[in-house]
Amino acid sequence: MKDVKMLEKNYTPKDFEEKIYAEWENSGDFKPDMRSDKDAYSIVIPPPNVTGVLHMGHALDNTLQDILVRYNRMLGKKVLWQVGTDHAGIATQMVVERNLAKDGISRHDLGREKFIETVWKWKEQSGGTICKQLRRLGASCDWSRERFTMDEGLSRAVRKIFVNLYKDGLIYKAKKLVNWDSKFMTAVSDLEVIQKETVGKMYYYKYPIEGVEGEFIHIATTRPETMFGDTAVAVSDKNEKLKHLIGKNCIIPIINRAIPIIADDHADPEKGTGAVKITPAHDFNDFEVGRRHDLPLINILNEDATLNENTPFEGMTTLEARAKTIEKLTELGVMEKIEDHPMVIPYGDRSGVIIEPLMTDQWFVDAPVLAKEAIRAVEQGEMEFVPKSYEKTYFEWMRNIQPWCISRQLWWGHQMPIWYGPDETIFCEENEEEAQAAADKHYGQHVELRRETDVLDTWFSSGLWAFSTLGWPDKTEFLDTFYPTSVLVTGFDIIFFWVARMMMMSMYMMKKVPFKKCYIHGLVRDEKGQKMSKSKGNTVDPMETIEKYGADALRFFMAAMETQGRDVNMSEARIAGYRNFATKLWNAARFCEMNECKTVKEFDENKVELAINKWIVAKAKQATADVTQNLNSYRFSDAANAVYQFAWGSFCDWYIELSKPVFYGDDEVAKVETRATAAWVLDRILTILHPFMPFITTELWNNTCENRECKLVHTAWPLNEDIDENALTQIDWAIDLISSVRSLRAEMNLPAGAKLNIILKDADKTSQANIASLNNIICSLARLEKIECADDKCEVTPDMVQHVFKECTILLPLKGVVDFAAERERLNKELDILNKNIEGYVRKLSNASFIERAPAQVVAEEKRRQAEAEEKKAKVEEALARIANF
RNA sequence: GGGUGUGUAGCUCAGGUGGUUAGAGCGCUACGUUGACAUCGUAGAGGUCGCAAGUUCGAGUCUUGCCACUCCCACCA
Repeated sequence: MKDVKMLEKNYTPKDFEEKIYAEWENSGDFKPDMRSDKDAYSIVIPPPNVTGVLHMGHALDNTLQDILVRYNRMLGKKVLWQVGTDHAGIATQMVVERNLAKDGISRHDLGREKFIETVWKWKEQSGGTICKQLRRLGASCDWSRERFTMDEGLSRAVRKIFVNLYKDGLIYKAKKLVNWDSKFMTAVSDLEVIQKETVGKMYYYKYPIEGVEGEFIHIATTRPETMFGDTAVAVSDKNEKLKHLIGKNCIIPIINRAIPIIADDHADPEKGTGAVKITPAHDFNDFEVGRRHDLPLINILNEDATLNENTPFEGMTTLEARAKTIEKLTELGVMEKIEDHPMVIPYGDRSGVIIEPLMTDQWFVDAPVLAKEAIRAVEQGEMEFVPKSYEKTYFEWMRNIQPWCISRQLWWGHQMPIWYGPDETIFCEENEEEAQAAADKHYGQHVELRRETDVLDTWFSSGLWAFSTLGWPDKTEFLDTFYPTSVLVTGFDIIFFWVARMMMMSMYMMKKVPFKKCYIHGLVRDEKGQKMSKSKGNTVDPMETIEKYGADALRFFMAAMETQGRDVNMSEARIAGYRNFATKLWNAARFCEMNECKTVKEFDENKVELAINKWIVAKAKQATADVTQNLNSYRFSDAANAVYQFAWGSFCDWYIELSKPVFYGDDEVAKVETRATAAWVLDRILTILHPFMPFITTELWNNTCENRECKLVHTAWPLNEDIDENALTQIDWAIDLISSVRSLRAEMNLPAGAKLNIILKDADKTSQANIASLNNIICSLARLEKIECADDKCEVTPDMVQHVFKECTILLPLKGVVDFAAERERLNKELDILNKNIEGYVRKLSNASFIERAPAQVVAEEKRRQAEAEEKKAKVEEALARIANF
């Protein structure tokens, strides 16, 4: 341990936070002690995007994890916080492509191999940012075990589980309608599509009926340009007006192709015109209709969402083609009307472009099958959500889950372990050698294989995170010790993306839940409760907040605001408030330092004699038990508030004040005990506050005692202490009495320096004893000259103010305290001024033109002032009456 | 359309199983520089707990209905 230095006058977190973190990391304080036989506790971090920067959501998420991790470490458990980053397929590829675009290079110019090299280079360069920022926040992860979803071990896990799933028939290839992102030219999963409300247009036009001159079927659509892909028009057979057309053909204008009019209930007679054009290759509903009626599929789009050779408008974008189509329809005289139409349009969550349903070959995970075990595990309590209500969301989604499209036509990601033979036979093996061997065996001769170029959805590898980071598929000590992990802490927006997938993957591969609990927190919003977004410009950078207020203040804010799953609204004032709390603690430590309160090793807090010391010890134990209980039940705000209340309310506001008469008195024995107690309490505060504010607590821990036996990070968390309830009552009573006297003084408007003599009437034996033993303290804190007890025979003279206090009465003689003549004069003067003011208000408010012309606010303000003045006047008159006779 | 939350002080929010006087932070008012701290201290003002009915000895808390808002999922030719 290093030398103790005098504490600086001012609390400046910047000066020590980074230095302290470096010390922790360098001395391996965050590594689990694998030789220990204690319980294991583990958390895997939700891996941030490798190219990302820390935002407030991360700050919240990681603060909560760090609190749990530090708390459990202090409980003596063998603790692992597994850290790492995600390769974030689309997001990362996008960033790198954007960078290349600055130099006018596209990824196609480079080619796949070169491009991936560039991404790796970019990762080396910028990948460390978010990890540095996590350190700055104080996250006590084991950095020596940092992983990346694309590193060799994790890639091996991906290949292994893929092959298993494939061979179990749970991964399959299919030609299906999928969400197509035309910017990245890849399929995306349902979850990556966001529906946005927009005002679009509804186009009404008509298709001529084949062979019947002058008869038409009327169509309504929001996407006229898809008509070139129509292969039918559907009408409900319950539609009396239109059902006579069923079985006939109609002609698609412009291209003059005949298509059948079919009967299908998908066409709701109440909606639109009652007739629906069916475009099976470009609409999910139409696809189903097409399947029911065995309709042909006509694809009209290229991969970049321009129209293809199956249309007259090849090469145009959908919007261009739409305009052109309408123009032609109008020329042909079949266009009827165009109306505004509110509708929802699907956009890619990353690309921001409109998502087109497109027929393509893709790979799917049979999620409905995998979901079964994942649902069962939660139903049977093997994994529990906190708060519990989130399991409803989970069940709802899992029970309606669709096959998960896992193939992406990107370059950055895990390339699928799939090889094709010359006749397109699929070989799925963990590596090329095995695939080759399998193929050679299959064909009976050596053949050339072609590898699938698609990569996997990023969430596929994230889904393995809980066990792949611990060494799976190898059998490792860490896997044995730390799997299943203790708790997963994440936001509700990630339940589907990640929590659900982890559950499915773990139940399938490990036959165990990936985590025993899942703590779900809300979103961090701005001061007004609005979602933070770069486009709105209302984001707050946690690094700037840390720079300004310190990481401890930000962390404490996050903990104090975290109430079981509700959103957190940013509040700079509140963060400042918690910085002030840190300052307060700093100054309390300085007070201890000045009064030579040093940690005494052989000190036994259960053997203190002084009432105030017994009291604060009991309070400290109570606060500790409170924090413990709340942390055990993930009630972060309650836990944070319990430390806050104790440190500020009990220790700073009362105990330090109560100790002053001792320190400034001359009872040396009392001084010795109080010094040791104060030091013990300060240590206790540092201990229970450490998970929340690790930096200031460590700095104080290191500088308030020479030769600490243990680092604060590993100091034992006190459990199951006996609380001396009796020790609480006496001082609590004195505190109430002191507060009462202070209120009385303020109410009576007595001079600040006035020394009072107080009589306590009808005091019982306990109160009398309290007055006797705590006389010194009470007089000092309530600023009394003297306090004494009297029985019911005590005479109450007219100059005495009476105030009920519990079962007794406080008598406060004013004679000799207040110069009544001077006070009367002062009050009369005040009354004069108030009267004049009120007169003014009355005059103004009875002035008709003022009422009429002045803004309502001004009038209201004037009325408020009048009411205020009158209220004050009443008080002054009351005070005058009270002293009238003296 | 299906589901889920929320409505408590001027603002932002706490109030696990119904129980004295409903709390916190910030803001506000008055006073205060007293030997850790003005990034502070002391005292204070401010609430018919969304509305209505019900259960109960007792409801912010439980039940029902209504009003307002949030979020998620699906769909809208």
